Amino acid sequence: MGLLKLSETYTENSNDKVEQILKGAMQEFLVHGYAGTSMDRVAASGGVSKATVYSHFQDKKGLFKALVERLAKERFQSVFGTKKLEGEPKKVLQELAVKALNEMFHDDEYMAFMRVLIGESGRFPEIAQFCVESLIKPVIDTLHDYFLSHKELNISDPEATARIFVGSLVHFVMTQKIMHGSDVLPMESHRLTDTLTDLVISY
Amino acid sequence: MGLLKLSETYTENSNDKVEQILKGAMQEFLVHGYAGTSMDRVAASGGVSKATVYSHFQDKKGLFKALVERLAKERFQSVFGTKKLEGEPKKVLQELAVKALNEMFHDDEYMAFMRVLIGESGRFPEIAQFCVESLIKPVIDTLHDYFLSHKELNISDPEATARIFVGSLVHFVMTQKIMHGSDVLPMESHRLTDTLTDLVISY
DNA sequence: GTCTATATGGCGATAGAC
DNA sequence: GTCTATCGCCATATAGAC
Repeated sequence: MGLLKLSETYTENSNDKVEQILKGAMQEFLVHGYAGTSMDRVAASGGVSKATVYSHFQDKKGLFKALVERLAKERFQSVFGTKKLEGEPKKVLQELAVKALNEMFHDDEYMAFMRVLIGESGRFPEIAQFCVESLIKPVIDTLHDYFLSHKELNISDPEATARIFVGSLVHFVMTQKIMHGSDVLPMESHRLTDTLTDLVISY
Repeated sequence: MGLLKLSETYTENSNDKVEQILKGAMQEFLVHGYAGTSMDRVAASGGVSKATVYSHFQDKKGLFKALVERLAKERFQSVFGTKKLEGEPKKVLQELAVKALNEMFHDDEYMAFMRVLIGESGRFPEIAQFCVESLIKPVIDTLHDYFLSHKELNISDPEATARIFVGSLVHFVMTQKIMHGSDVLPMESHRLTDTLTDLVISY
């Protein structure tokens, strides 16, 4: 137990530095993108030296991959919510859509994350694929399951319908906020969520 | 007329260089992104010297903006098609969806363009907004008009429905190809286009 | 483990010949 | 108008002291 505690203290200190580095890396990579970020600024932003960064991560690519995987697993898992859906369809779908839009709209880091992820998806295909699997797939699956358990909705292709639901919401955030289109292509969120819900439940 | 022709020949040669530069810039920027692209490689890829690039464009930002605006106006205008829609709804919507998906799926440059555009949308907000206006808005408007002229579809909010239609298609390309999700989240295109069409015309 | 200092190369942008 | 050559700076990554 004493030995274990010693070992814990050991890795705790080391993990503190790792946390600082990842925190600094997040600030820099999310704002400036992969190529636009320098390891000098990552180190400075994390309050450590550059050599310390390289002692914990193999190189710039390794740090970037570690950061994105961590963000996908821990930080942005909850944007849509992934718990099993239950209740009356109109209410459930409406609330899901409204909540998802609100979460995305008010989370600047989430939008910055999407920008970087998509922007780098050509050079880091494995990371992009991992994020589809860990961020988008669970949401599609959750909605798919819900549609399957509500046959009264008369949905011919529950999985495709789930994609339409999620895709419409994500693309709305894309045009309005990420691409700064709210002035040039304005629309109130409730019109999208209302129409989307009506489309799906109009049996 | 002789003078005019002389002047034309003059600007023709100059425009040839500009075309070469823009062609090189497209290859580099679309593959490596803004920060990942060097002016040396742009010049080399265009077959001109770096000084020639700077004689025609103010700086790297200016070249990038000019390139993206040009691509938005001339190269990627036609992906969805923007001519007035006419005909029986089921057929029109089905064909529109299938054609749009095919165009996007088979145009690697279009996908690279989307990656760069979204990736740089935080640092070049005006460019992103311009592309929403010149690329997405016309498609939404065209579909909006079509829904307005087909009251028998009983669409409560034609504009929101147009967004759902377009957003679902774009997001599908996003997950399947841009984010390399086709292996981890597979789905045949016709399931999306069929379901999307059915959702909209199920009056 | 963490630091300072540095090696090495590529970057954006320009000067000056032609 | 276009080129070659170059300036000054900042990038990634590492060596060596503590």
